[in-house]
Amino acid sequence: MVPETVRTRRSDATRTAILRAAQVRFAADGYDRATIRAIAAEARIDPSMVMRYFGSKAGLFAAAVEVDLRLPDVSGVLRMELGRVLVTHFLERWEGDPADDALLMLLRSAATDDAARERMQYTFTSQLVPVVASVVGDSREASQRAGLIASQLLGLALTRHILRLPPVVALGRAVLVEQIGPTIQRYLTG
Amino acid sequence: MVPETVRTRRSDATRTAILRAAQVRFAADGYDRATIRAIAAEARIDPSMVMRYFGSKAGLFAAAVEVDLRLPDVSGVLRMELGRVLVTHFLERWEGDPADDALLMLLRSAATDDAARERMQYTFTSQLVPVVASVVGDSREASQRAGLIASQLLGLALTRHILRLPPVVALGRAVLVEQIGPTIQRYLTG
DNA sequence: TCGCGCAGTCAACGGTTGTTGGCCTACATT
DNA sequence: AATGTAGGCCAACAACCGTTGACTGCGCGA
Repeated sequence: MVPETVRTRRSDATRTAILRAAQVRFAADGYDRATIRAIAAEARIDPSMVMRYFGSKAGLFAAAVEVDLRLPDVSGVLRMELGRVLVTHFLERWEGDPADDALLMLLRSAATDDAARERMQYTFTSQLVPVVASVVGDSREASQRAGLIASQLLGLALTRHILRLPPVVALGRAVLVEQIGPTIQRYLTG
Repeated sequence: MVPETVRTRRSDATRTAILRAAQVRFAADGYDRATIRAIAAEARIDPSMVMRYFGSKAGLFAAAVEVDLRLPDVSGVLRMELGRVLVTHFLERWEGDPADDALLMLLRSAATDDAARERMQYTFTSQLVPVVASVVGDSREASQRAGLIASQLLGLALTRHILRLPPVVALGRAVLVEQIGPTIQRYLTG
């Protein structure tokens, strides 16, 4: 018989079902309020299955969080367009498939959970900083600029999708790109 | 005898002790993880006293959250200095007495708790929007500009004090004022 | 001096959580 | 057909949560 590593094991379906359910619940409720029972119910399996596959709630969270910002390749982008491109990119990410935006799930959880907070730091360092570094030369300067950029972009995610401040929610994407784009641009090349 | 409303009742000391302890625990742990038992322990009283004085955990939270941004009177401030003044003000608030920064306590809780989120909306509408409105004329425009300002200022609080992204933490106050001040300035008068 | 009310203590309740182990079923191999 | 094993379910555990109510002691007014 074909080795197991190649065959699609019967349990793989359940595994991905749990993972998908976990992403949905963690994103909607944050780490604390998303219970294993609720995740299992959403995946239509028994709570004990979660433990069998992922060991613990923390293990499940670690497996479910796979934040890939999918930052675009900026090498071909006009230097003066970078700010707008970045803002547009994040707005599209956040307003796409709700089960997809792992960043919001991480953000909600990181407010209280320490493991999520460290994961957030790692995502920032390993994904956003390099992109900024590819634009500015100096590495130390790049992380500083990336920090400022994160403060504005995460602040936008916070006020628009988590706190849902009415005026921020009401603003159209085009307006946001027009207003916040220049801010990012200045933090990047200023 | 002097009426009760004037006399300092013996229970007032306990009441304020609970309130202070609640602010500390809620700020450090957020609504969910801050347990009544932990708050009572910090105030060195029995958990049931919390219920006696504030009815429920939600009641305690509502009483403990008294967010006064203490926004400065901007009528005498030079128009072109407004951005820097606001950033300076918030940085000083957040880095003062840890038991004092109710905004961070609210921010941590609002990520998951719905009552805290609505309180955050109210704070924004009743305190930040009027200040912005006193600078720009139009009311609708004021709330939009206030939304943009909140996205940057709350994003700063988030990345610096909650997520604690290393580069953002490392930046000095003067640098932050110099970099973020102009952003606020443009959102305010742009 | 005698009650009466207030501040505070103590133990317990019911509910929910993460987690565990035993049991059953269905399928693949011999 | 017999059998071993992986996948799945059920019931229960211990811990912790918010919350309740009965009890104790103390100080003030009559």
